[in-house]
Amino acid sequence: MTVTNRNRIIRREWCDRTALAVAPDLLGCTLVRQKLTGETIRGLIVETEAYLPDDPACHAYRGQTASNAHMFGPAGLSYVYFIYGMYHCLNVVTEKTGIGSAVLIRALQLKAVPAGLEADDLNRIAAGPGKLCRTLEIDRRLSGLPFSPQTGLWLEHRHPAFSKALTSGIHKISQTTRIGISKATDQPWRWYLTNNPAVSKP
DNA sequence: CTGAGGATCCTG
DNA sequence: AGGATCCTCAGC
Repeated sequence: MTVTNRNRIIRREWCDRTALAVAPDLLGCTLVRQKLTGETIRGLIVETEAYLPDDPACHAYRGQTASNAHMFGPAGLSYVYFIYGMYHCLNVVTEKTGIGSAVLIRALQLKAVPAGLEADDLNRIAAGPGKLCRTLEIDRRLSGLPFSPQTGLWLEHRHPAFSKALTSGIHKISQTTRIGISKATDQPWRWYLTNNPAVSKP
């Protein structure tokens, strides 16, 4: 790995903030998955949602259990859960140990189709939290681990060119209510890159 | 012990 | 609008 890449890696302290701040800040950052084969898949984060401690839609809302325990871990851990008997979803744990909050990564934009996969539309193979975990081979074995090259799953900061495009208005961020929940449906805690074709739903 | 519900996705 | 598919937890 090059020096420039090492310096891009997001550290645990960066995640030690409210999920309401981390979620929009993760847009334009890169999620990287390195499999045991050495194959590396990188995806631009284009859609996120925040889940807070006092939030009825948050898995941590009713307190800590065996299945949601990783959400109460320190900032910068992964929290992966299994849903609808079929899909996994990936979160970035935020805030200090004991506080159950996280950011759900909802969609990635890939630059290439990973080896062994087929895709009619590159922009749709990671357009949704379940799809991105399937594409990157993320399951519960990766839950509770720090985002780090050592675990084969890490985050990298925005490239300067992306940040510049945001400040100059070439890229924009949209904010809406969250998807797929039945409680706290009026909270506008979903963010995505406006007009990005890899977002799960406009 | 039971069953409803779930931070999804695909098909019709 | 409905089904796949299964884990978790609240309620009895």
